[in-house]
Amino acid sequence: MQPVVVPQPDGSVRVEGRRVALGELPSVVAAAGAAARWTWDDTNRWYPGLLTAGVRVERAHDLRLGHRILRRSALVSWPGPADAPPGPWDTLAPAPLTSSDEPAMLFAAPGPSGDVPGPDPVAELAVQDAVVAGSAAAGRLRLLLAAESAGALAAVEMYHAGLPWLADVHDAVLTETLGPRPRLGERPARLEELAHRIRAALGAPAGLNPDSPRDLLRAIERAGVGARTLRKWELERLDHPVVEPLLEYKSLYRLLTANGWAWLEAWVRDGRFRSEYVVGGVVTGRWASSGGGALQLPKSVRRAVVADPGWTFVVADAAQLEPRVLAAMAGDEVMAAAGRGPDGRGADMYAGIVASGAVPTRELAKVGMLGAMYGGTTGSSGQVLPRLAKTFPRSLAFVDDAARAGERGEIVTTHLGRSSPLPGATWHEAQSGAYQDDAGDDDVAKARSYARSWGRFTRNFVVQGTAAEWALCWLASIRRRLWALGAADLPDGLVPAPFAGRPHLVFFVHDEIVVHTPAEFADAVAAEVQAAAAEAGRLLFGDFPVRFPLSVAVATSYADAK
DNA sequence: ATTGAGAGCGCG
DNA sequence: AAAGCGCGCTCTCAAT
Repeated sequence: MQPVVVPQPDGSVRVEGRRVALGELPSVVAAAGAAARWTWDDTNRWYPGLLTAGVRVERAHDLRLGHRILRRSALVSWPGPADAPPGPWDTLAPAPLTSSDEPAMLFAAPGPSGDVPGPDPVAELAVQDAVVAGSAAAGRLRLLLAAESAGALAAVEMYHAGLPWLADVHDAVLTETLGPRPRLGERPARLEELAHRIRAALGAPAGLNPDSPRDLLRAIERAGVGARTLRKWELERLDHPVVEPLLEYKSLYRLLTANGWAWLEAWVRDGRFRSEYVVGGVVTGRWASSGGGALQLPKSVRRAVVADPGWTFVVADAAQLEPRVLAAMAGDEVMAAAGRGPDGRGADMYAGIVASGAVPTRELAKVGMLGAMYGGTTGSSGQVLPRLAKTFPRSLAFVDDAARAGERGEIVTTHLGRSSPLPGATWHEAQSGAYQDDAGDDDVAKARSYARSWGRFTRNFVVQGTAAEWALCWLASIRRRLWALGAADLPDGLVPAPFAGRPHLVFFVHDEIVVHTPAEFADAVAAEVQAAAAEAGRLLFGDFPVRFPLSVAVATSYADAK
């Protein structure tokens, strides 16, 4: 059963030929049961209201997300002229998630206004189904679209539940590191102290403001420190008394400005941090986030992420996800074997690479593989690449092929069918510039530099994008398995329906998840998260013998989970 | 006053 | 040990 939600001009919706008032939608959805695949223009538009009404959706087809994937995928042919102007499904922006308990606001996302008809979801679904069915890779694309839509459900659910956050613990972290909260416009004590030490070390006047990059750099030049920029890694290499207080100043200043008291007030309410996940917001298919910098939560403030009383966290991350994904998509049995390790469990792939004899140390295995996937050429990374290429020729050839395609300005595609964009006008101008009659050495060098840069992008795209697909399948499997575990009998708490008493996802960062769970379910949750990782591997790569081991921890604070 | 570019740093 | 991929955010500083 695949009901489609069709918005009507009067603000109601039409579902399977029946007019449904918005207020009735939750009960209609609930009555349809878990077998229904709810199809709509935008999960962000419909799902928050359903969750607020306590209704969970098991499966969905998000037409906006599906369209974005299919329109660009090299594995399909979209009907109509290739240069057709962008239609409504190409320009649809995700509806913003706004938390509101007002029933009138349940489905407040902006629909088509007045008598302007919105894009027709029924027709769009038919086009997407036909396009997928006509592809030689229909199975992979179906999996990708299902996973993307399941991700959209999970993203809204995580926003709905929120990440448990104790403001007083966060405040304690800030006070310990920065000093007590200062009055508006003043520097915290610890920063003020460091500012003094910086000025003293530079012989600079009391007026020198370390927050002004221009003034600071000028003072550093005058004092003969030897730094040409203020970057951390450049300063680290220098031997000068200003380095230590300056690096500490920068680190504390960063904490203050990015995750200080102002952040706490802006983003944490009623014991929860809510950030909007932007599904497919990164060109590779990774998620982005909007508001509060959820995907950049510094380790130092994770102490404030504390489970509710009677609850705990299960924190899991996939170990060396990207190199394992590369081995699988390249069909590299040798690297897959290194990933299984000598003991067959292979919790540390880099140790397995060392054991394979390719490189002498774990550190070299790591920087070497990162270099292979990012396109690094210099330093120790560049030095070990030939040895890795000798031991794992298939994997290295796979990323090299992707890089060369990018250098030629071609599209590359992930394992499930998400394709890269084409380079833009500037890129093409640079390339043609190298072929002009009057092209100079610098024109040629510029074209080459642009080409290489795009090659590094496409090289990484296939790996990062396929890793994101694995993570989506993992996430989809986890949310389904968690729901099946049922509910604990707990007193009413902060966890809202439909997740009251139930384990649920609260955080996701690329290859890591956090589940908030009644403490008694922790072991069961850990087992399901493991099973989900194995399932994701099978979904993407079938019987290919690649393992995706996790590190899993149970802890009441996120900071204790490492 | 507002906007945009660039620098820098947090995360994966 | 070093600067190769992808982001969001906040700051300064100059232009509008």
